[in-house]
Amino acid sequence: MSTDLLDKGYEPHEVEARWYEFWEKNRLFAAKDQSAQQSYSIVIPPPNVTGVLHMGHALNNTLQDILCRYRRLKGDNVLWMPGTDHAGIATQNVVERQLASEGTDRHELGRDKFIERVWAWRRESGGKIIHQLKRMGASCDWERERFTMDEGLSLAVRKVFVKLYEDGLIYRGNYIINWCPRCHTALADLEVEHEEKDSFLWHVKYPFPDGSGGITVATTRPETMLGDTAVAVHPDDERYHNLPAEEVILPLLNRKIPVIRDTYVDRSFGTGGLKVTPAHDPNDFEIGKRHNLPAVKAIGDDGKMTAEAGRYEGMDRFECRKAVLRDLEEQGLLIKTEPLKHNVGHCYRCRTTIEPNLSIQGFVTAKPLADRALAAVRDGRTRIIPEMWKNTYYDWLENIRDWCISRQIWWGHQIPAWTCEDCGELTVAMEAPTSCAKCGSTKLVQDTDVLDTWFSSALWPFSTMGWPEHTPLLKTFYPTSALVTGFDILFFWVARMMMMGLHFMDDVPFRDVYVHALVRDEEGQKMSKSKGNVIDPLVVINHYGTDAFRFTLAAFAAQGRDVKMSEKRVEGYRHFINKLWNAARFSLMHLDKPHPEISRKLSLPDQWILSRLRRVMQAVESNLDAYHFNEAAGALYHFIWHEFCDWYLETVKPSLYGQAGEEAKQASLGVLWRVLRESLILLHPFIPFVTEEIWNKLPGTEGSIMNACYPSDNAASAAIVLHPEAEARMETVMAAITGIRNIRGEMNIPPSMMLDVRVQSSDEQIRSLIEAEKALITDLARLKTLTVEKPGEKPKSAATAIIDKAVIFVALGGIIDFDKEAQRLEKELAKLEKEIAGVSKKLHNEDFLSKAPADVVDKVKEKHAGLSEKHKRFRPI
RNA sequence: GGGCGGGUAGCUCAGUUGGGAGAGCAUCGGCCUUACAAGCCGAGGGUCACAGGUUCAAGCCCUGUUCCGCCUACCA
Repeated sequence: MSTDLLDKGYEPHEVEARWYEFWEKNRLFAAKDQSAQQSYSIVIPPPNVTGVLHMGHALNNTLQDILCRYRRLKGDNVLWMPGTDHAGIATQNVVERQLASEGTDRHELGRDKFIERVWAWRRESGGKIIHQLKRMGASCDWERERFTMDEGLSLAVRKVFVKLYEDGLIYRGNYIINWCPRCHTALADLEVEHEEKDSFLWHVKYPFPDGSGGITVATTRPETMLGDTAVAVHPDDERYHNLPAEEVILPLLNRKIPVIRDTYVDRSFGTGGLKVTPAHDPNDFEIGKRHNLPAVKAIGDDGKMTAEAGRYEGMDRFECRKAVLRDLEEQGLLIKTEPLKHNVGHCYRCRTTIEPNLSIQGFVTAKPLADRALAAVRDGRTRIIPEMWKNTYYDWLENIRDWCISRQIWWGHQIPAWTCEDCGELTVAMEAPTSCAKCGSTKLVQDTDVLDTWFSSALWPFSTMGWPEHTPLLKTFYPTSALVTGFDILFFWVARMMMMGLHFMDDVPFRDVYVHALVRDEEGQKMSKSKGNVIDPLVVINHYGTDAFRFTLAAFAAQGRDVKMSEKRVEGYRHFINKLWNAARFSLMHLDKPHPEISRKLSLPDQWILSRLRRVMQAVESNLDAYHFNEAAGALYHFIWHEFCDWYLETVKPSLYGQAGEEAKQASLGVLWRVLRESLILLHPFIPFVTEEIWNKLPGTEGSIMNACYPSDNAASAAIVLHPEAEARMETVMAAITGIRNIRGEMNIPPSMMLDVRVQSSDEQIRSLIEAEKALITDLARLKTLTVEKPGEKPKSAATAIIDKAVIFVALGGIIDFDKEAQRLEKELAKLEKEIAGVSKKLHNEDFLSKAPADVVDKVKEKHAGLSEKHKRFRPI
C-alpha cells in the first residue's frame, strides 16, 4: 500500500501539456484513409486565421471533441478535419491596420506586395488559434490541417467557379448592392447587420415648375435626394390626380424630375409621395428599372459625395446630410421633422454604416441550388438538431436571393475570369489563358475582384478531403457524420455547404447538423469587448484546468438554450475533477495489481455498483447519440460523486481493510478495479487529461486510454449486469442508514457517539436483509448495536425513523429532547397524511379507476398501501 | 411586419410518448469519521408567468394575455 501514487490534489497543467504531446507524437488523432472500421467524420468550422479563442470556439470544439473521442472509443475510424479560414475582409483589415501604423497603406504597397505581406502575417501569427484549440484538448487530425487559401483548396475554388459559370449559375451585372465605404467592397445581404436607431423622418417639398405648390416626400436619408431621378405616387391616390404638371423641381440642384405612378408606394405613409433614388436604395432601384429611370450616383464608393451632387461634391455623406437639411430649411422646403425609429445596416466586419450602391458585381443564381438543399432536409437525408432550426433553415432558403460573391478587396481567391482588352471577350477558366480564344490577342486582364470568403468555406467538407481528386479519403469520409456549429452561421455556412455539396458531390455534406447555442455571460448578455464582460477561455483554463472547463461546457450545453458562463461554475466542476482524482487516489492505495476478474460471490454493494455502472453506461451512450451532452455529463457526475464515492467507496472500506475476510476483499478489489477502469473510459471524452493520467497509474491498463475499448463493447462488460433486485435491496439499506443519520443530524448527536438501534419490521425479507447487512449499516451509521426484531413495543427514550416496511428506533437515553422529537414526528406525520389524502382521493374517483390504465391504477394502489402501512406505524406514538 | 425560444426553489437551470416537482450553487445546522475541508453528514425552500380549455389526471397538450431574449424583413 502506498499513498504517493497520486498527489493529494490534482494539478492540471503539467498533466495536460504532457499528455497532449504524447497523443500527438503517437498519432492517436490520426484517421486512416481506408479502413474496415466504421467511419466517423467531422469537419471543424474553420476559425478565422485572425481569430483568438473565444467562448464560442471553446464550446463548439469541446462538443466536437467529445463526439470524436467517444466514437474512437467505440471503435470507429474517426476523422476530425481541422483548418482555418482566410477570412478575406477581417484579415485584410488586420494587415491594413498594421500598414497604417507604419504610415503607409496597401495602395502605396501595391497588390502583389500587399498579398505577400498578408502571407507573412499568417506565417507569424496565423497559427495562434490552432495552438489554443490544442490547449482545449481538441483531438483533430492535425497532420491534415488545411487552409482555405492553400493550393488544393484554391484549385477547388477555381474548379467550382468555372463549373458554376458553365452551368449558367454565375452572372455579372450592374445591380444595387450593399457597399461598405470603409472596407471598400460589396457585401452580401447576409453580411449586413441591422440595428434599430433613433432618427428622423424629414418631409421635403419638391415644387412644381410653375411654383404652384408641389409634392411633399418623406425621407430618412435626405442626402440621397441629390441622386433622385423621380418622385413616385400611388396611381390610385386621388390627391395626385390632376396635377398642375407631371414634373417637379428637385430642390438644391434645380433639376426637373418626372412624377411617376407606382403601386409600390404606400399611400398611408407620410404624404404619399416617395422620392426615387435608383442608385442608393434597393426598392428605388426596382422602381427605376420598371420606369426606365436613370440612376444617378450621388455618393461615391468612398462615402463622399460625387460630382453629381453639385456644390456638395467631396463632402462626407453625413456632413452632406446636415448641409442639405440646413439649405432646405433656408429655402422653406423642409416642411416637417418627426422622430422615427428605423433600421440602419452596418458592415458585419467593421460596423460602418452600409451604403446601398450601384455597381457591377458577380452573383450566383441561388434558387436551383437552394431547392436541392431544401429537399435534402425535408426528406431527412440531413437531420437538423434540434429540430426547431429546420424552420429557420427552410425560411431562408425558400426566400433566398442571388448571392453576391464578388468583393473589391485583395486578400482572397481572385476571380478566374479574364477580359480581352482588344475584343472584350470574357474567358472563365481554371488557369490563366495565354491568348483570347476569340481574337487571339494576348492582352488579357484578370478580374481584380476576389470571391466572398464564404464561397470557399462552402466547399470545406469536400475540398479539405482532396476534391476535385477522387481521393480514398473522400470515399471513406464523405458525407461527414456530423457538423457541430453555432446558429449564427446557419445561413452563411451550413446552408451554402448544403447547396455546394449537393451540386458538386451529388450528396449531402453531412448526415447530422447539431446546432448549439451561444455562450453568454452569467447575466445572459452576449459577450463583447465593448461591454467588458468577455471571459477568456485561456484564463479559465489557467485557473481551473481544461478538464474542469470542458466539463462545465458540456454540463450546460442543453439543447436550445444558451450557455451562461461564469468562472464560479467552472470552479464547481473543478471540485468534481478533484473528487474523481481523490477517488482514484484512494482506489490506487488498494489496487496494487490488476484485478480483472469479477468474483461470483459479490456483496450487495458490489452488485449494486456494477448495476449502477451499467445504467450510467446506457445513459451516456443514448444521450451522446442524441446530442444530449448535458444529460450525459450529468449522469456521469451523479454516478461518480453520489454513487461511487458517497456510497460504494464507503461501503467497500471494511472489506478492503480485511474486516470481512480475504475472499470478500479480493471480490471487492475486482469490482473496484472494474468500476474505476470503465468509469475512466466513459469520462474520457469529456475530461480527457485527468482520465488519461489516472488510467496510466492504474495497474493492468495498457497504453493510452485513447486505445481503450468502450465498456459496452468489450468482453468484460458481461460482468457489468443490471441487477434490479440488488438495486432495490441497496436502496432499503441506504434508506435505513439515512434515516439514522437524519436523527443524528436533527438531534445534534456528534458522529463520535455510537448509537444503539433497533429495527422492527413485520416483513421477513426486510428483517433478513437488515440482518444480512448488519455490518454495513453498523459501520456507515456508526452504531454500537443493531437489533432486528418483529414489531413490538416501542422502546423508551428513542427517536423514530420510518422507512418502507420498517421502523427504526434510535436509543437516545438521557439525551433525547422529547419536544424536539415530537415536533419532528408531527411534521413528518402531517406530510405523510397529506400524501395519503392525495392518493386516496384518486382511489375514490370512479373515473380514475375506470379510465386510467391498469398499471397506473395499480401503482397508485401500491403507493397507498405503502403509505398506509407507514401511517399505521406512527400511531403508537 | 413575420418567425422562433424562454418565464419552474434565493441564483443558474434540468424535467425526452401527460400519471412521484428535481439538480447544482447559495443559505442554515453538525462534523478534521484512516481518498478528498476543492471534503463529509443532514435541513429548509416552489400558486411550475397569468387566465381559460381538453382529460380520470396538465410544468408537459390547445386557446388567449403578458413580460424577456433572439432571428428575419425592401414602408421611404
